[in-house]
Amino acid sequence: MTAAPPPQRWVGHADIDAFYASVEQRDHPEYRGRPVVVGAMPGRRGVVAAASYEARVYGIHSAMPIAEAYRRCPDAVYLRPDMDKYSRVSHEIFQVFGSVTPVVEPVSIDEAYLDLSGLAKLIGTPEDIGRKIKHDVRDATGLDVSVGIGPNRLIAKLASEHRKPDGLMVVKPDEVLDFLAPMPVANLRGLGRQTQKTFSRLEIKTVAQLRAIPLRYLEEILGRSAAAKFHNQALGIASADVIPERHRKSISKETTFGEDVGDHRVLHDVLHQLAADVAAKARREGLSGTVVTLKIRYTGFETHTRQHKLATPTHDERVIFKEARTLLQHSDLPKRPVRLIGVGISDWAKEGSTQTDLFSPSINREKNARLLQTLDEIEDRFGKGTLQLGGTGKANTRNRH
DNA sequence: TCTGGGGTCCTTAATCTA
DNA sequence: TCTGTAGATTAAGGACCC
Repeated sequence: MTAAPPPQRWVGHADIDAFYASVEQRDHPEYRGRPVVVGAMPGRRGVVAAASYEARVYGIHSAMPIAEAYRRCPDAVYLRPDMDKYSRVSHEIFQVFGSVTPVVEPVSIDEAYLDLSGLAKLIGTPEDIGRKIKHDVRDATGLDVSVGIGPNRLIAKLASEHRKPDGLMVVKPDEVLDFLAPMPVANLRGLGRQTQKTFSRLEIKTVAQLRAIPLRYLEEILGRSAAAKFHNQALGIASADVIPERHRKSISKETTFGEDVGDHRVLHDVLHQLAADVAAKARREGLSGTVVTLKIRYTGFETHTRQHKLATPTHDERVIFKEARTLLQHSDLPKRPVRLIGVGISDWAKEGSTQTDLFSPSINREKNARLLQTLDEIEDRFGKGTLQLGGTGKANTRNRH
Protein backbone atom coordinates (compact mmCIF):
# COMPACT_ATOMS: atom_id res chain seq x y z
CA MET A 1 0.00 0.00 0.00
CA THR A 2 1.33 3.46 -0.87
CA ALA A 3 0.22 6.50 1.11
CA ALA A 4 -2.14 8.90 -0.67
CA PRO A 5 -0.39 12.06 -1.89
CA PRO A 6 -0.98 15.09 0.34
CA PRO A 7 -3.92 17.23 -0.82
CA GLN A 8 -3.02 20.16 -3.09
CA ARG A 9 -2.50 23.40 -1.20
CA TRP A 10 -3.78 26.65 -2.66
CA VAL A 11 -2.76 30.11 -1.50
CA GLY A 12 -4.53 33.28 -2.59
CA HIS A 13 -3.12 36.79 -2.64
CA ALA A 14 -5.55 39.69 -2.82
CA ASP A 15 -4.61 43.32 -3.24
CA ILE A 16 -6.88 46.33 -3.82
CA ASP A 17 -5.85 48.33 -6.88
CA ALA A 18 -4.47 51.80 -6.03
CA PHE A 19 -6.25 51.53 -2.69
CA TYR A 20 -6.25 55.08 -1.29
CA ALA A 21 -6.80 56.67 -4.67
CA SER A 22 -9.58 54.21 -5.55
CA VAL A 23 -11.41 54.94 -2.30
CA GLU A 24 -11.26 58.68 -3.06
CA GLN A 25 -12.52 58.14 -6.60
CA ARG A 26 -15.31 55.95 -5.27
CA ASP A 27 -16.39 58.65 -2.79
CA HIS A 28 -15.92 61.62 -5.15
CA PRO A 29 -17.46 60.97 -8.57
CA GLU A 30 -15.86 64.20 -9.80
CA TYR A 31 -12.40 62.58 -9.39
CA ARG A 32 -13.24 59.58 -11.54
CA GLY A 33 -11.30 59.46 -14.79
CA ARG A 34 -8.88 62.10 -13.42
CA PRO A 35 -5.33 61.56 -12.13
CA VAL A 36 -5.53 61.35 -8.32
CA VAL A 37 -2.44 61.49 -6.11
CA VAL A 38 -2.74 60.73 -2.38
CA GLY A 39 0.20 61.69 -0.17
CA ALA A 40 2.07 64.83 0.82
CA MET A 41 0.86 68.15 -0.59
CA PRO A 42 2.93 69.74 -3.38
CA GLY A 43 5.38 72.35 -2.10
CA ARG A 44 6.24 70.32 1.01
CA ARG A 45 8.61 67.50 1.83
CA GLY A 46 7.04 64.12 1.24
CA VAL A 47 6.20 61.38 -1.19
CA VAL A 48 3.29 59.83 -3.06
CA ALA A 49 1.41 57.21 -1.02
CA ALA A 50 -0.93 56.14 -3.81
CA ALA A 51 -1.53 57.15 -7.43
CA SER A 52 -4.64 56.34 -9.47
CA TYR A 53 -4.14 54.55 -12.77
CA GLU A 54 -4.85 57.83 -14.57
CA ALA A 55 -1.93 59.39 -12.65
CA ARG A 56 0.34 56.46 -13.50
CA VAL A 57 0.04 57.36 -17.16
CA TYR A 58 2.27 60.33 -16.25
CA GLY A 59 4.81 58.01 -14.65
CA ILE A 60 3.66 58.89 -11.13
CA HIS A 61 3.97 56.04 -8.64
CA SER A 62 4.08 55.49 -4.91
CA ALA A 63 7.26 56.57 -3.09
CA MET A 64 7.94 59.21 -5.76
CA PRO A 65 8.82 62.62 -4.28
CA ILE A 66 5.72 64.79 -4.39
CA ALA A 67 7.65 67.58 -6.13
CA GLU A 68 8.45 65.22 -8.99
CA ALA A 69 4.81 64.09 -9.22
CA TYR A 70 3.72 67.72 -9.41
CA ARG A 71 6.22 68.44 -12.18
CA ARG A 72 4.84 65.53 -14.16
CA CYS A 73 1.19 66.39 -13.64
CA PRO A 74 0.31 69.73 -12.00
CA ASP A 75 -3.37 69.25 -12.90
CA ALA A 76 -3.80 66.06 -10.88
CA VAL A 77 -6.04 66.02 -7.81
CA TYR A 78 -3.68 66.10 -4.78
CA LEU A 79 -5.12 64.76 -1.51
CA ARG A 80 -3.88 64.06 2.02
CA PRO A 81 -4.53 60.49 3.15
CA ASP A 82 -7.68 59.95 5.24
CA MET A 83 -6.45 56.97 7.24
CA ASP A 84 -9.60 56.65 9.36
CA LYS A 85 -11.68 56.18 6.26
CA TYR A 86 -9.22 53.72 4.68
CA SER A 87 -9.19 51.70 7.91
CA ARG A 88 -12.97 51.43 7.84
CA VAL A 89 -12.93 50.26 4.21
CA SER A 90 -10.11 47.85 5.05
CA HIS A 91 -12.26 46.34 7.78
CA GLU A 92 -15.05 45.66 5.27
CA ILE A 93 -12.59 44.07 2.84
CA PHE A 94 -11.16 41.78 5.51
CA GLN A 95 -14.67 40.74 6.49
CA VAL A 96 -15.16 39.53 2.92
CA PHE A 97 -11.83 37.67 3.01
CA GLY A 98 -12.89 36.09 6.30
CA SER A 99 -16.16 34.91 4.80
CA VAL A 100 -14.23 32.94 2.17
CA THR A 101 -11.68 31.31 4.48
CA PRO A 102 -10.95 31.56 8.20
CA VAL A 103 -7.20 31.58 7.51
CA VAL A 104 -6.36 35.15 6.43
CA GLU A 105 -2.95 36.76 6.90
CA PRO A 106 -3.03 40.56 6.66
CA VAL A 107 0.00 42.03 4.89
CA SER A 108 -1.09 45.64 4.95
CA ILE A 109 -4.23 47.74 5.06
CA ASP A 110 -5.37 46.51 1.62
CA GLU A 111 -3.51 43.27 1.05
CA ALA A 112 -3.71 39.72 2.41
CA TYR A 113 -2.78 36.10 1.89
CA LEU A 114 -5.62 33.57 2.11
CA ASP A 115 -5.37 29.84 2.64
CA LEU A 116 -7.73 28.45 0.00
CA SER A 117 -6.86 24.79 0.46
CA GLY A 118 -9.79 22.39 0.81
CA LEU A 119 -12.44 24.80 -0.47
CA ALA A 120 -13.21 22.83 -3.65
CA LYS A 121 -16.35 21.13 -2.30
CA LEU A 122 -17.60 24.30 -0.69
CA ILE A 123 -16.99 26.82 -3.50
CA GLY A 124 -15.44 25.11 -6.51
CA THR A 125 -12.23 25.42 -8.52
CA PRO A 126 -9.53 27.97 -7.64
CA GLU A 127 -10.92 30.13 -10.48
CA ASP A 128 -14.39 29.95 -8.88
CA ILE A 129 -12.92 31.01 -5.53
CA GLY A 130 -11.05 33.91 -7.13
CA ARG A 131 -14.19 35.10 -8.92
CA LYS A 132 -16.14 34.92 -5.65
CA ILE A 133 -13.56 37.03 -3.80
CA LYS A 134 -13.59 39.68 -6.54
CA HIS A 135 -17.40 39.72 -6.74
CA ASP A 136 -17.92 39.91 -2.98
CA VAL A 137 -15.34 42.69 -2.46
CA ARG A 138 -16.90 44.74 -5.24
CA ASP A 139 -20.35 44.12 -3.81
CA ALA A 140 -19.33 45.15 -0.29
CA THR A 141 -17.07 48.11 -1.08
CA GLY A 142 -17.36 49.06 -4.74
CA LEU A 143 -13.62 48.48 -5.17
CA ASP A 144 -11.68 46.30 -7.59
CA VAL A 145 -9.32 43.70 -6.18
CA SER A 146 -6.60 41.78 -8.00
CA VAL A 147 -6.40 38.14 -7.01
CA GLY A 148 -3.60 35.65 -7.63
CA ILE A 149 -3.85 31.99 -6.72
CA GLY A 150 -1.06 29.43 -6.70
CA PRO A 151 0.49 26.53 -4.83
CA ASN A 152 2.44 28.86 -2.51
CA ARG A 153 2.72 32.48 -1.36
CA LEU A 154 5.31 33.53 -3.90
CA ILE A 155 3.31 32.31 -6.88
CA ALA A 156 0.06 33.78 -5.49
CA LYS A 157 1.69 37.18 -5.03
CA LEU A 158 3.33 37.22 -8.45
CA ALA A 159 0.07 36.05 -10.06
CA SER A 160 -1.94 38.89 -8.51
CA GLU A 161 0.64 41.43 -9.71
CA HIS A 162 0.66 39.89 -13.16
CA ARG A 163 -2.92 40.77 -14.03
CA LYS A 164 -3.30 44.15 -12.35
CA PRO A 165 -5.58 46.04 -12.29
CA ASP A 166 -8.77 44.11 -11.54
CA GLY A 167 -7.11 40.84 -12.50
CA LEU A 168 -7.55 37.19 -11.64
CA MET A 169 -4.86 34.63 -12.33
CA VAL A 170 -4.52 31.02 -11.24
CA VAL A 171 -1.15 29.29 -11.65
CA LYS A 172 -1.31 25.50 -11.28
CA PRO A 173 1.66 23.60 -9.85
CA ASP A 174 2.73 22.23 -13.25
CA GLU A 175 2.63 25.76 -14.73
CA VAL A 176 4.88 27.38 -12.13
CA LEU A 177 8.24 27.07 -13.93
CA ASP A 178 6.86 28.36 -17.25
CA PHE A 179 5.05 31.20 -15.48
CA LEU A 180 8.27 32.36 -13.80
CA ALA A 181 10.73 31.81 -16.66
CA PRO A 182 10.20 35.00 -18.73
CA MET A 183 9.62 37.22 -15.71
CA PRO A 184 12.14 40.02 -14.95
CA VAL A 185 14.23 39.12 -11.88
CA ALA A 186 13.18 42.47 -10.43
CA ASN A 187 9.75 40.95 -9.76
CA LEU A 188 11.17 38.52 -7.20
CA ARG A 189 10.59 39.17 -3.49
CA GLY A 190 13.29 41.00 -1.61
CA LEU A 191 15.14 42.03 -4.72
CA GLY A 192 15.78 45.74 -4.49
CA ARG A 193 17.97 48.27 -6.21
CA GLN A 194 21.28 46.93 -4.91
CA THR A 195 20.74 43.30 -5.87
CA GLN A 196 19.30 44.42 -9.18
CA LYS A 197 22.54 46.29 -9.88
CA THR A 198 24.51 43.13 -9.15
CA PHE A 199 22.32 41.06 -11.42
CA SER A 200 22.44 43.54 -14.27
CA ARG A 201 26.25 43.58 -14.04
CA LEU A 202 26.07 39.83 -14.58
CA GLU A 203 23.49 40.32 -17.33
CA ILE A 204 20.87 38.32 -15.45
CA LYS A 205 17.59 39.78 -16.59
CA THR A 206 14.99 37.02 -16.38
CA VAL A 207 14.13 34.33 -13.89
CA ALA A 208 15.09 31.70 -16.48
CA GLN A 209 18.60 33.23 -16.65
CA LEU A 210 18.83 33.28 -12.87
CA ARG A 211 17.74 29.66 -12.71
CA ALA A 212 20.66 28.71 -14.96
CA ILE A 213 23.24 30.12 -12.49
CA PRO A 214 24.72 27.41 -10.24
CA LEU A 215 23.84 27.95 -6.58
CA ARG A 216 27.52 27.86 -5.54
CA TYR A 217 28.35 30.70 -7.89
CA LEU A 218 25.37 32.70 -6.63
CA GLU A 219 26.56 32.14 -3.06
CA GLU A 220 29.94 33.64 -3.89
CA ILE A 221 28.29 36.78 -5.21
CA LEU A 222 25.40 37.31 -2.81
CA GLY A 223 26.29 35.31 0.27
CA ARG A 224 24.61 32.13 1.39
CA SER A 225 21.33 33.42 2.68
CA ALA A 226 20.45 35.72 -0.22
CA ALA A 227 21.64 33.17 -2.78
CA ALA A 228 19.36 30.48 -1.37
CA LYS A 229 16.48 32.94 -1.24
CA PHE A 230 16.68 33.87 -4.92
CA HIS A 231 17.64 30.39 -6.10
CA ASN A 232 14.51 28.93 -4.47
CA GLN A 233 12.32 31.69 -5.85
CA ALA A 234 13.61 31.07 -9.36
CA LEU A 235 12.46 27.46 -8.98
CA GLY A 236 9.08 28.54 -7.58
CA ILE A 237 9.87 27.09 -4.17
CA ALA A 238 8.25 28.98 -1.30
CA SER A 239 6.14 28.50 1.80
CA ALA A 240 2.43 27.78 1.51
CA ASP A 241 1.77 28.65 5.13
CA VAL A 242 -0.70 31.43 5.81
CA ILE A 243 -0.18 32.82 9.30
CA PRO A 244 -3.18 34.75 10.61
CA GLU A 245 -1.51 36.09 13.78
CA ARG A 246 1.61 38.18 13.41
CA HIS A 247 3.35 39.61 16.43
CA ARG A 248 5.13 42.91 16.19
CA LYS A 249 8.80 43.09 17.12
CA SER A 250 9.18 46.81 17.65
CA ILE A 251 7.29 50.06 18.04
CA SER A 252 8.75 53.30 16.72
CA LYS A 253 7.81 56.82 15.85
CA GLU A 254 9.71 59.30 13.76
CA THR A 255 9.16 62.65 12.18
CA THR A 256 10.75 64.69 9.42
CA PHE A 257 11.00 68.44 10.00
CA GLY A 258 9.81 70.91 7.40
CA GLU A 259 13.27 72.45 7.66
CA ASP A 260 16.34 70.94 9.33
CA VAL A 261 16.49 71.71 13.06
CA GLY A 262 19.67 72.50 14.97
CA ASP A 263 18.09 73.90 18.14
CA HIS A 264 18.53 71.31 20.88
CA ARG A 265 15.52 72.53 22.83
CA VAL A 266 13.30 71.80 19.86
CA LEU A 267 14.93 68.40 19.34
CA HIS A 268 14.43 67.54 23.00
CA ASP A 269 10.79 68.55 23.01
CA VAL A 270 10.04 66.58 19.84
CA LEU A 271 11.97 63.61 21.21
CA HIS A 272 9.90 63.79 24.36
CA GLN A 273 6.67 63.75 22.38
CA LEU A 274 7.83 60.84 20.23
CA ALA A 275 8.88 58.89 23.33
CA ALA A 276 5.48 59.56 24.88
CA ASP A 277 3.75 58.24 21.75
CA VAL A 278 5.90 55.12 21.64
CA ALA A 279 5.32 54.48 25.35
CA ALA A 280 1.57 55.00 25.02
CA LYS A 281 1.36 52.57 22.16
CA ALA A 282 3.45 49.99 24.02
CA ARG A 283 1.16 50.32 27.05
CA ARG A 284 -1.96 49.95 24.90
CA GLU A 285 -0.55 46.76 23.47
CA GLY A 286 0.68 45.45 26.81
CA LEU A 287 4.33 45.42 25.74
CA SER A 288 7.50 46.34 27.60
CA GLY A 289 10.81 46.55 25.77
CA THR A 290 14.44 46.54 26.81
CA VAL A 291 16.11 48.19 23.80
CA VAL A 292 15.65 51.89 23.10
CA THR A 293 16.72 53.10 19.65
CA LEU A 294 17.35 56.67 18.54
CA LYS A 295 17.28 57.45 14.83
CA ILE A 296 18.72 60.64 13.36
CA ARG A 297 18.82 61.75 9.75
CA TYR A 298 20.88 64.68 8.50
CA THR A 299 20.91 66.64 5.25
CA GLY A 300 21.76 64.38 2.35
CA PHE A 301 19.74 61.52 3.87
CA GLU A 302 22.68 60.50 6.04
CA THR A 303 21.03 58.27 8.64
CA HIS A 304 22.35 56.95 11.95
CA THR A 305 20.88 54.84 14.72
CA ARG A 306 22.09 54.45 18.26
CA GLN A 307 20.62 51.97 20.69
CA HIS A 308 20.94 50.97 24.29
CA LYS A 309 19.80 47.91 26.19
CA LEU A 310 18.10 48.55 29.53
CA ALA A 311 18.47 46.34 32.57
CA THR A 312 14.70 46.11 32.97
CA PRO A 313 11.92 46.27 30.39
CA THR A 314 9.86 49.43 30.22
CA HIS A 315 6.93 51.20 28.63
CA ASP A 316 7.49 54.32 30.69
CA GLU A 317 7.81 57.45 28.56
CA ARG A 318 10.20 59.05 31.06
CA VAL A 319 12.60 56.12 30.81
CA ILE A 320 12.38 55.96 27.02
CA PHE A 321 12.87 59.71 26.69
CA LYS A 322 15.81 59.74 29.11
CA GLU A 323 17.57 56.95 27.22
CA ALA A 324 16.92 58.57 23.84
CA ARG A 325 18.14 61.93 25.09
CA THR A 326 21.29 60.35 26.51
CA LEU A 327 21.94 58.67 23.16
CA LEU A 328 21.44 62.00 21.39
CA GLN A 329 23.75 63.91 23.74
CA HIS A 330 26.44 61.44 24.61
CA SER A 331 26.93 59.27 21.55
CA ASP A 332 29.36 60.10 18.76
CA LEU A 333 26.62 61.52 16.52
CA PRO A 334 27.57 64.62 14.54
CA LYS A 335 26.26 67.88 16.02
CA ARG A 336 24.60 69.13 12.87
CA PRO A 337 21.06 70.28 11.98
CA VAL A 338 18.68 67.35 11.90
CA ARG A 339 16.23 66.43 9.16
CA LEU A 340 14.50 63.54 10.94
CA ILE A 341 14.38 62.29 14.47
CA GLY A 342 12.83 59.05 15.70
CA VAL A 343 12.54 56.81 18.74
CA GLY A 344 11.82 53.11 18.95
CA ILE A 345 11.55 50.32 21.47
CA SER A 346 12.04 46.60 20.91
CA ASP A 347 13.20 43.34 22.47
CA TRP A 348 10.04 42.63 24.47
CA ALA A 349 10.00 41.17 27.95
CA LYS A 350 9.09 37.50 27.90
CA GLU A 351 6.42 37.64 30.61
CA GLY A 352 3.30 39.74 30.83
CA SER A 353 3.36 40.89 27.25
CA THR A 354 0.01 40.26 25.67
CA GLN A 355 0.76 40.40 21.98
CA THR A 356 -1.69 42.18 19.77
CA ASP A 357 -2.69 41.77 16.18
CA LEU A 358 -0.49 44.12 14.20
CA PHE A 359 -3.18 45.11 11.75
CA SER A 360 -6.16 45.43 14.02
CA PRO A 361 -8.32 48.22 12.55
CA SER A 362 -9.04 49.53 16.03
CA ILE A 363 -5.31 50.02 16.58
CA ASN A 364 -5.03 51.79 13.25
CA ARG A 365 -7.77 54.17 14.23
CA GLU A 366 -6.18 54.89 17.56
CA LYS A 367 -2.81 55.31 15.93
CA ASN A 368 -4.08 57.81 13.45
CA ALA A 369 -6.04 59.78 15.98
CA ARG A 370 -2.91 59.93 18.12
CA LEU A 371 -0.71 60.89 15.18
CA LEU A 372 -2.89 63.86 14.36
CA GLN A 373 -2.93 64.87 18.02
CA THR A 374 0.87 64.70 18.16
CA LEU A 375 1.30 66.88 15.13
CA ASP A 376 -1.13 69.42 16.51
CA GLU A 377 0.69 69.46 19.81
CA ILE A 378 4.09 69.99 18.22
CA GLU A 379 2.80 72.63 15.85
CA ASP A 380 1.05 74.40 18.71
CA ARG A 381 4.33 74.64 20.53
CA PHE A 382 6.68 75.45 17.69
CA GLY A 383 4.43 77.07 15.14
CA LYS A 384 2.71 75.97 11.97
CA GLY A 385 4.91 74.30 9.42
CA THR A 386 7.40 73.00 11.96
CA LEU A 387 6.48 69.49 10.94
CA GLN A 388 5.61 68.34 7.50
CA LEU A 389 4.74 64.73 7.26
CA GLY A 390 4.47 63.15 3.88
CA GLY A 391 2.00 60.46 2.90
CA THR A 392 1.38 58.18 5.81
CA GLY A 393 0.63 54.52 5.48
CA LYS A 394 1.76 52.43 2.61
CA ALA A 395 4.11 53.41 -0.15
CA ASN A 396 7.71 52.80 -1.20
CA THR A 397 6.56 50.16 -3.57
CA ARG A 398 7.21 50.52 -7.21
CA ASN A 399 4.20 50.40 -9.52
CA ARG A 400 1.63 49.99 -6.84
CA HIS A 401 -1.73 51.71 -6.38
C1' DT B 1 14.14 63.43 -8.87
C1' DC B 2 15.33 64.14 -3.87
C1' DT B 3 13.49 61.12 -1.25
C1' DG B 4 7.48 59.94 4.69
C1' DG B 5 6.63 56.65 8.22
C1' DG B 6 6.63 52.21 10.33
C1' DG B 7 8.16 48.03 10.09
C1' DT B 8 11.29 43.23 9.26
C1' DC B 9 15.37 40.70 8.34
C1' DC B 10 20.23 40.18 7.43
C1' DT B 11 25.24 41.12 7.82
C1' DT B 12 29.09 42.70 10.15
C1' DA B 13 31.93 44.26 13.88
C1' DA B 14 32.89 44.90 18.63
C1' DT B 15 32.60 43.23 23.12
C1' DC B 16 31.74 39.93 26.70
C1' DT B 17 32.29 35.42 28.63
C1' DA B 18 33.29 30.51 29.24
C1' DT C 1 47.68 34.09 35.69
C1' DC C 2 48.10 34.64 30.86
C1' DT C 3 46.76 33.71 26.16
C1' DG C 4 44.03 32.12 22.49
C1' DT C 5 39.59 30.71 20.86
C1' DA C 6 34.80 30.14 20.07
C1' DG C 7 30.19 31.31 20.83
C1' DA C 8 26.76 34.60 22.54
C1' DT C 9 25.27 39.14 22.90
C1' DT C 10 25.06 43.89 21.65
C1' DA C 11 25.16 47.54 18.40
C1' DA C 12 25.02 49.74 13.84
C1' DG C 13 23.76 49.96 9.27
C1' DG C 14 21.85 48.36 4.83
C1' DA C 15 18.24 46.54 2.05
C1' DC C 16 13.79 45.84 1.47
C1' DC C 17 8.60 45.96 1.98
C1' DC C 18 3.98 48.12 2.41
